[in-house]
Amino acid sequence: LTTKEITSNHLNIDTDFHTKFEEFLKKNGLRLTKQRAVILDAILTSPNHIDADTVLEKARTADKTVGLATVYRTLQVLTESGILNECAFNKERAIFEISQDAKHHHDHLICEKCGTIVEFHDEEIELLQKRIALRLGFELTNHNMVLYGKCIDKNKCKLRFAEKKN
Amino acid sequence: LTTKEITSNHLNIDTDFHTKFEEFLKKNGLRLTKQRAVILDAILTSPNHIDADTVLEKARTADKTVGLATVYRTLQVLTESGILNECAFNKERAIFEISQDAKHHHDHLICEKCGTIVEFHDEEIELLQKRIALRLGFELTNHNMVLYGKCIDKNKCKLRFAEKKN
DNA sequence: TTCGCTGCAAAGGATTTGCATTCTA
DNA sequence: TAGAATGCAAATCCTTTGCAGCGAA
Repeated sequence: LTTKEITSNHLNIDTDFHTKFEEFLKKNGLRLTKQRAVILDAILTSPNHIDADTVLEKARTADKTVGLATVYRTLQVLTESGILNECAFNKERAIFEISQDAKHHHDHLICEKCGTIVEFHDEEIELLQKRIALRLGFELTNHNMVLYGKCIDKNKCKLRFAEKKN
Repeated sequence: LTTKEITSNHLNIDTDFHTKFEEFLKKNGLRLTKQRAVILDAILTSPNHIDADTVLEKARTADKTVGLATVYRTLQVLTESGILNECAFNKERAIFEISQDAKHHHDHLICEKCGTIVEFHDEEIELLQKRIALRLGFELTNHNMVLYGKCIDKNKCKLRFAEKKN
């Protein structure tokens, strides 16, 4: 068994992200503003798959004046700094997640009924992807894989669905 | 070796698609209009990964009056009929391809340098995906996988890049 | 003769941008 | 104090929709 479910647990590493962000800003001649700090906080204390509107809403609980444009601009800076990562599973709006470094790369599994997103890593499939690319004459640099399915445990699925509603 | 590169070869099966489309329309009380026929033709005689604007441009060489709204509406009907398939690798605009039936399901490999899109099918990875989902408590219904890489044969890559330009 | 379809233009929704003002360093 | 960042509103871009006229069955 090589599949490993990954659950994000940011709370104990918040400081690291703030430090990493500040270093990135300094290195690039950018400034640490109250809004940027508030937005990063909003993201770090939210579920790991989040869109601009949700970030705005949460950020505004700490600073009522934050604007949507600033959220979008900050999401961009955070992505450039390697702290965030834009997920490829929603065409309608951009979804971001805390970026794991290369060693913690993961893929996504989404339940079509309840919307639960599970992150996982599977070494066997990573190797297979590399091998397939080689066979076709390509050197693999990256990939994006999303599995869609249905929770087998119907009760758990219903519960998760109910949770989303509140 | 289970990986199989899939190259689309529509030309000899155009009639089948037209027939399939007509049957779908009839079955659903929809009408076969000149525009719908022209749009399907435009798609069948184009490279297999195409967006609405490209379809419009091509369709207009056969009928100057076709409108963009009709192209979008027809792309939707063609997708519902199972003839087209919306690809998930472009967030900016919708990309469509001729849909293979379940037996011909495939994934994509895209060269980051020249933009070449290779379609392939690999039974081993399909099985692995199913198994991973099960392990995590899900019944797999669908998936989307895109590999990104670089052509190992630099000359071929350059050539392909040049082709795109004209 | 029905309604489904069409083209056009207007509307939508997410994201970006211009600009005068504010604020970090 | 310089110039980066902000909020707001306007602008973009792709896609969808409303509507009056058109045309397939």
